Amino acid sequence: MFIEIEEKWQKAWEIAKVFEAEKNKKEKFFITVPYPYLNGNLHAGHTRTFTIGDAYARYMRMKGYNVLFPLGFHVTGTPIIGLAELIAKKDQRTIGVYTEFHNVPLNDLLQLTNPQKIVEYFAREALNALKKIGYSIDWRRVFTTTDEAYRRFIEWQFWRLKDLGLIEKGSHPVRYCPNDQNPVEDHDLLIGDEASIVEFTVIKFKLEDSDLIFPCATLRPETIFGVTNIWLKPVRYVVANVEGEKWIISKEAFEKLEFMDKKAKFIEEVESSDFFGKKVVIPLVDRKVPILPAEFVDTDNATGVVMSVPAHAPYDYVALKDLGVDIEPIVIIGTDGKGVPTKEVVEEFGIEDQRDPDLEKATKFLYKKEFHTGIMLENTGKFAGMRVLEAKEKVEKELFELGLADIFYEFSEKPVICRCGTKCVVRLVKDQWFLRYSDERWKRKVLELLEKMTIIPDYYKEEFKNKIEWLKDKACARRKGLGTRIPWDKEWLIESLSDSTIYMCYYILSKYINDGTIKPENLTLELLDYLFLNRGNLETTKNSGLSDEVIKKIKEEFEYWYPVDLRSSGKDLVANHLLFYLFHHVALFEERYLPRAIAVNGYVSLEGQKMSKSKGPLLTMKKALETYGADVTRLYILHSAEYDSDADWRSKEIDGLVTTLERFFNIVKENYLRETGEITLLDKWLISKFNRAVKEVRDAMDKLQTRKAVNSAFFEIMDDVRWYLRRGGNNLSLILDDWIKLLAPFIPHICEELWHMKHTTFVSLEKYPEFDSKKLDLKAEKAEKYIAKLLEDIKEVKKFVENPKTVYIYPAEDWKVNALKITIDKGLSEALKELSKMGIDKTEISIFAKKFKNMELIPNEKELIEQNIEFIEKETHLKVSMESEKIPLERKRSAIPGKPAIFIC
RNA sequence: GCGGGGGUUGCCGAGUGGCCAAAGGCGCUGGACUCAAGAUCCAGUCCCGUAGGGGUUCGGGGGUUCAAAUCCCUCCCCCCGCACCA
Repeated sequence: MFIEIEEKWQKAWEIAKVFEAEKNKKEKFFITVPYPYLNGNLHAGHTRTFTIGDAYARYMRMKGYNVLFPLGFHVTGTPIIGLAELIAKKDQRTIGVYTEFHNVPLNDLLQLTNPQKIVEYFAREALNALKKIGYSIDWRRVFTTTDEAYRRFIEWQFWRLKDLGLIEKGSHPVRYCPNDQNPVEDHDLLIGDEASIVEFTVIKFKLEDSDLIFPCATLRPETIFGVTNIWLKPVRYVVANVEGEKWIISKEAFEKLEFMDKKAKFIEEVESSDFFGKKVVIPLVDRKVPILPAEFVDTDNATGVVMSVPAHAPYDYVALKDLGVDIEPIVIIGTDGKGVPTKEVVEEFGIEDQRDPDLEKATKFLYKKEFHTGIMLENTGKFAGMRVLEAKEKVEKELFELGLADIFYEFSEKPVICRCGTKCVVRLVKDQWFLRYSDERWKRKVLELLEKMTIIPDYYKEEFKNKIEWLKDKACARRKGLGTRIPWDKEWLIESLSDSTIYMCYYILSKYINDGTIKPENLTLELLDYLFLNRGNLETTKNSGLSDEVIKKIKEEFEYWYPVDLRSSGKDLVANHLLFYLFHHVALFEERYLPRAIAVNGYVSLEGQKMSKSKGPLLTMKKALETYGADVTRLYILHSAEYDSDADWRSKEIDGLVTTLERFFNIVKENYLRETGEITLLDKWLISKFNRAVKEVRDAMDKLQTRKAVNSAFFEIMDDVRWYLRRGGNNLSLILDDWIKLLAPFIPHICEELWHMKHTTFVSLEKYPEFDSKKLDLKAEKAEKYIAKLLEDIKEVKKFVENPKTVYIYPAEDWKVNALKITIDKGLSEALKELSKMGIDKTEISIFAKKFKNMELIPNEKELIEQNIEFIEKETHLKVSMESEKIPLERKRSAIPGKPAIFIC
């Protein structure tokens, strides 16, 4: 394998500082990939995104650009803290996953009991892996998001966003564990990670002649017009003072209210049966309806008080039937059906009673149908004629305005159980800081930017557009985790997706921070304003304590490198990070600093299985490198799938690549230093084909299609080379300089090694091969194609001959060739006329007329065959003869230009 | 449900009106080489065929066209996102 070669060149690159990018006269290209989050080792997913980025960086460098390709590490947020806790607790599952899949030795792992150690460990591991795979990263700029200087940078950013009015306070619901006193994420859950938070509308029904309120929870407020009664479960309920109102709710609901930012005071417990038969008033409608008992009511769902709409809610319809009460359903929504919708549905689903599990299905079915196609009927007052999906919102809005409604959050699925075993609740987090992504002006600016940007693949532009429009305000503050505190409200930490939006400009600073030129305290708001926003001047930045020269230099470098020319990322970041990246840039920077292009690549699965950091399976970059080495891994991941589709890592396939690469290595090594002799037609063919490949590779790489690029640059040229050698080609080295260069972005170490057999420069800094149409040689290509086809035909015919010895080859007679020329110049009829004038046999003329479309002019066909007799004999194990006497007439007749007659006996 | 993507020969996948039974990779079969294995090289890998040929294919159905994997209509199926999680 190539491990030694790889280490050798990595060292050489480092010593020669070939990837340390500095401002110069050349045109710049700034490419970034998202910095990895270090709650584990880098894996095949990172390998893919980063390798694509690196191949492109190397490609652009060889195309003559001054390329900056930096990387840092992301560690802010909660997962690292969570991980530290789990390791400290010696959580078996975690230990299993990290030793088995992240390849962390058990002894090392058990040391990682606090976030700091985790960050240090995985940063070291990541750096190792990233260097071993040979990325052309400028490592002088590396940083970690908990660095003091980075925090300064983030604080500055948040101040400026706040100045712009883009950060404000609000509240929002989260899944919450009352025991841990913390919001819970998917992986914190034992059961229920599918559950989402649903917003119930609570409609306040007043008890007749009383101030007692029955808060009915519903997802269909528009059906209020069809209410015939309300339901309580025949159990004990709670009467509570809820913000000045007297509510009757289930016990469970009462407990939940506390988390929903409602001041609820317990008054007493009551039997719901005390109210059965009494009447409540439907708000807005002002109709009186009875309170009735129902077993199907789930007291653990929302308020535990339910309004009954028997015409549109199958549960209600069935419950009324079960109860035997004589209440007529009130139909208020019209669809294509005629009668009472619930009646039809219940019959269709064959539902017996309210315990029938199919009731749920029937409910969903009807809900969907009515929501999407339903129209409000005349008995719904001013909402009559409206579509249901519109009426729903309007009714809700009106109820709220009149103070007749409230909101109750509930899980869509239950139960939701935390890993600690506690049942989770929905909690409304108050006074949370939000980024106002819903701001219309902000969105419009982002959309304008998007229009101007290049998005690869292009259909993602549409996807981005939709996501931008759909984006809502985002809570950007957390109680727990690593990160930077909100500078004006130190209780809160800045959420980790919000602190990684414009850090690409920080790479300009980090070089100076790492070499000690800048200390964290130098990064004053005024300095950053000046550097990045063109606000102020050298005078206003005096408080940084930096010299004018340093500031000028940094400023110049920012002006040079920004904006980011390409951000290449996995598709998992489309709906979050990449959006925020655009939003924050647009909000803060002047137009000329805005991102130019985004590329999105697909996932990587392992042997058909989804990878998972927290559960496995997982293939770490380190493991891949140990097993296959850098170049094999790189070539494999670049070739395994085209950028936008998902890749599946299969060890069987990559195993085969090792030998293919060795073959390449050996072929080049054996031929590279050989003197070239006289140029033959075959050599011209090779050069011509190679040139076509160059064009294909460049075209593909310009669109970041690495699979296509590798296919052309490696596999297809390899096939041509094999044919060339098989044909006795002797001047392979004619293309080897260029072939090595062509492959350098993909397999840089091997290419560097081979290159140095002949040169002393770095191939990584050489000029990428150019397509040269003058090197195309159609004549040579035609000739090779002709020979290949002839060989194929002979082999085909040979199959049908018993004990074959000799192949007679008979190229088309001159008259056919001439006739074809005339046909091409003057048309068929002219040619046929000529032929009869010449006295050619009528049968022959008619054969010609039928077949001329399949004919092709090959210069000197006969000569070409004669030159290749030896080759054909070797390949077919037949004697080749050009004598025509032995060939039967009907065989001879089949000879056409470009396809000689063959006779084997 | 909404939005985005997709269904091609054993598998992964290229292919967007004729040059397509359809690139490339992988797998499998046979042969050459070898003491042998591996590697390498060659051939085959939808069906039929004692002459380089013919037939049937590109999720299902229908249509446009001299001509469709490729265009139109319709149906079926699969994947991803829908958030506060990096």
